[in-house]
Amino acid sequence: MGRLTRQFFARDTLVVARHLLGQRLVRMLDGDRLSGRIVEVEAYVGEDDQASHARPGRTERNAPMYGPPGHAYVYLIYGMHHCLNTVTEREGFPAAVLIRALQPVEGIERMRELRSGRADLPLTSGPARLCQALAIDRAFDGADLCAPDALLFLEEGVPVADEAVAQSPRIGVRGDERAMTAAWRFYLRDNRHVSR
DNA sequence: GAATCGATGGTCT
DNA sequence: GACCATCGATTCT
Repeated sequence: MGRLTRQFFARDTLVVARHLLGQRLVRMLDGDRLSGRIVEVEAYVGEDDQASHARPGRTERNAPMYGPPGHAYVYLIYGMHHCLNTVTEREGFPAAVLIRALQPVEGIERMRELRSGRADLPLTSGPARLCQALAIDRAFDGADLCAPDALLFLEEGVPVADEAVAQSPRIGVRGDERAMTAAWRFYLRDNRHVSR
């Protein structure tokens, strides 16, 4: 199974978001593979996107969004949760795709342990949940997802048909009318691992 | 089920 | 000092 290349990410962000569905996110942890199939993502595109962290321009936190494609942008939200993005398009233009949900595939027991051992909580249905399940924190902020020795990377999955893809406005976006209505969330229709 | 709320800390004005 | 690209528990209908 091949890995997604930098060229995959160096495209229009909405195209990358759509085609991330069905791909495999892999985390190497202590020699074990923890992985899941991507079932839900959101696109954040440019400084004109009022919902993007890049809206105020370049800062220390959002710097990876301005960097080369194929790198990670990981941030802390609400003082306790991490969220993972893949940087897209060209260096200098701030854009990224937020990974919102996975369907667990490999290392499920280890994910459960990382999720505090509870059997009744969703493993990877939510941007912060999947980061906890895959032990992703700000140590991965700016990491190259295309490096040969990367501990976090993406692999080609089974292609997803257009009929299986649904779109909606992004979750948790408020305030700006255009940002609230843009259908930049992509998810697999009828997949039970999609968040909410 | 749906609505509401507290936790908790980095980032930016 | 306000604001979060959230989650899990609690409190309703």
